[in-house]
Amino acid sequence: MKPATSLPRDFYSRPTLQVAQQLLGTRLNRILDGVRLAGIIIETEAYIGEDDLGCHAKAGKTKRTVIMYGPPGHAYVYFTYGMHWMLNTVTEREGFPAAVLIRAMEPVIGINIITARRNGRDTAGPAKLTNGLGIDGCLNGVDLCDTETGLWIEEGFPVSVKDIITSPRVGLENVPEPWKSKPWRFRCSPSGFLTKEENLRR
DNA sequence: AGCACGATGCTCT
DNA sequence: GAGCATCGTGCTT
Repeated sequence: MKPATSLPRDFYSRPTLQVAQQLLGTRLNRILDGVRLAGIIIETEAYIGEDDLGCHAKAGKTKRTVIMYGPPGHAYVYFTYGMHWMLNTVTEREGFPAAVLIRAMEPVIGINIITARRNGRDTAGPAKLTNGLGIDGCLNGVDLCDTETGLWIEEGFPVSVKDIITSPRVGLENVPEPWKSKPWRFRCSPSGFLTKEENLRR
């Protein structure tokens, strides 16, 4: 097996909307109990700066948001609804709080383990994905550019711009306009990455 | 197939 | 004390 190569920090130190779209088709990797699990990222959302009232950073630098103010390429993992963990990648320059929420993936390595962790259910959903890969607060702040952390992202399948579906972010019911309707959610077809054979098998 | 609701605890006001 | 970048269940159509 060829050595794991994580996406470089330069990948993340760009405008968040660009990073959010380019993360589609990449492979999210996780070493859990010594076993490698991975999935292709198929949905993301951008959260950009203190002015974005849908972004946690609207409250400024707090204990929770401090990671978003740090260098790009790190994981911002937070807890919500009393039971769910969310995985984000920090973007842009250090000092500017922004991140991309990873919202859905298609399992490709360790599928049986991931599926078992999900009790047979899917991994299309931000909390479903972290549950399937065993991602929690212990990983908040880890460097995604370092494969030694057991959590990293590498190149996957190319996704052309025309295959990206753009829509408003979800779950922001009480966020004021224009932020509530910003088209900062990006999706691509889950089956587009798989071979014909793999598609037939499902 | 779609919608309403309860779970459950941390973060910020 | 209110609200939350959600999920699974159970009930209705």
